[in-house]
Amino acid sequence: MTLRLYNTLTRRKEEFVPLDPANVRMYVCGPTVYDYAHIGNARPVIVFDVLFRLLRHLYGAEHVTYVRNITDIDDKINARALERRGARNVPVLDVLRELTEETQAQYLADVTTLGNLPPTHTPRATDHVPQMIAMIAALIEGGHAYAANGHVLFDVASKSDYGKLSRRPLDEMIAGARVEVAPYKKNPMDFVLWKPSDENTPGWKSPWGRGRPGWHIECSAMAGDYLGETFDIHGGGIDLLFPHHENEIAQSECAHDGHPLAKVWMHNGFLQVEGEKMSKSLGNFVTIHDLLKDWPGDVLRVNMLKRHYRLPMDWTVIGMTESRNLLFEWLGQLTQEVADAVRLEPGRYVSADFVEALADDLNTHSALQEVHRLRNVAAHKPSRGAKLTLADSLQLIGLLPFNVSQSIQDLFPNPSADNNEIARAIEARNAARAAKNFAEADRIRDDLLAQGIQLKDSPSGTTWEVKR
RNA sequence: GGCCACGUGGCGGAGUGGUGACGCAGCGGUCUGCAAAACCGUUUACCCCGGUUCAAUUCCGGGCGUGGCCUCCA
Repeated sequence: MTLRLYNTLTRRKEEFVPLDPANVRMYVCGPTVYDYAHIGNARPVIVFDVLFRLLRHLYGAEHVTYVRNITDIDDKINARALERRGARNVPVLDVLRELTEETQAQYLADVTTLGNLPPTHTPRATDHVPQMIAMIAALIEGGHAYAANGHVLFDVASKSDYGKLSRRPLDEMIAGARVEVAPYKKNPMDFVLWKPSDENTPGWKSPWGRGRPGWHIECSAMAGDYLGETFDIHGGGIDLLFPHHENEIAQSECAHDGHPLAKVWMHNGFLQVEGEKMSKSLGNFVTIHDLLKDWPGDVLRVNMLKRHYRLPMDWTVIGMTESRNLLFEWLGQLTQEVADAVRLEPGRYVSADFVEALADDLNTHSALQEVHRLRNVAAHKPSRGAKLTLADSLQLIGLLPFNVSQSIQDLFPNPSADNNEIARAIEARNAARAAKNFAEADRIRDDLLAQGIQLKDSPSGTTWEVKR
């Protein structure tokens, strides 16, 4: 089994060879915590969680380190905190703390409901300011950064291969820039490493005065802290390609004697909602939190994995409905006994074709097709082995429920009638059928259907399920 | 304006220089008092215009469309 991953750095699918098979290391850019996470935020979380699980499967669970940070220093946070305080007479920094803690807790709850494993480390920017300051100092020392006007800026001209990830020629970017360039910059593309803070803005003591880090440095500092100078995989949304990831590379490599930051750079595609760009002004801004009121988390997960991670994806209600029906088909073949058996020995029964599909640049679409094939095998030639294979494959992508029947029930709205009531109605209907009183029998059936109960007759008796 | 990605049937989506993957939905059939479920079968496609070729959805060029990035949006 060889794992192949598309590397944005080379624009090619490459065979993945870990730097150290005993410790495969991955960093993914996490959220900036100022508001509920939306479904666009959910995509990289789910995609890289599947990669995390695959790496654990291939190299052993204890041989993979996954870091996903929390960015809790940011000007959007500052702005939101001021807004949130309003006219209240409380320190804005207290409000800000409250905001980031709340948002972070909500985020972690949301992504857990989506079936994602906790990363090995979830570092917060506020806990790593000394590391950032040290890195900035090293950059100045090495001639890659300069202090100007209370700010510290990265000197883009000091790195000859700046732009190698996004493959943007510097001069063209400058020509097309839409934003006014701060006068103290040596070069228009120079970016902020450190900037001064006033009393209403979080700030830390530094050699350059009380201030706060710029946007990109927190990822460089935390990645270096937990994963070392060079690690295996760096992931995030395609929108972060430039400038965020480009600048991470510039900072880290210059601070680390030119050692590369990550071997493989992976980027997930953008997400649209019902064919339109998701935006607050269009009113189609879908948060994970809201979505989970209407759909179980694993339906959203299936929906996300149906699409290859690099392609743009359109999120639609119809797509969600399809995903729910698929999941219903798959889970319907499982028993609790099988699910429990698989959980005891993860990876033992998984389908080789399924793993093969995932190993081909995380082709989850193709992997789910294999799941569907396994479902058909389990349905047509039921055997414990077939069920085990299906269950273990689902487990590998985080779709194996702890409580099978509960998860199946949760896929559809709960019926208003209780089980005894339904059993009595079925009895009455069958009595009517026996008496050839079909009008009465059909009335009872329609009545139940109106409550969301769909009857199914078979030679061995009448069963029911929640209407799909 | 610059750079980049994507464009396949009702929907989701593989894939290939020449026999129309597959899934969902639909349709037909078996079964059923009638339905549902189950099972069997099945219709519809490759954005447009050129070029290369015996042959292009597949290669090349040019359009068009959608989306992304271009200093803090995953």
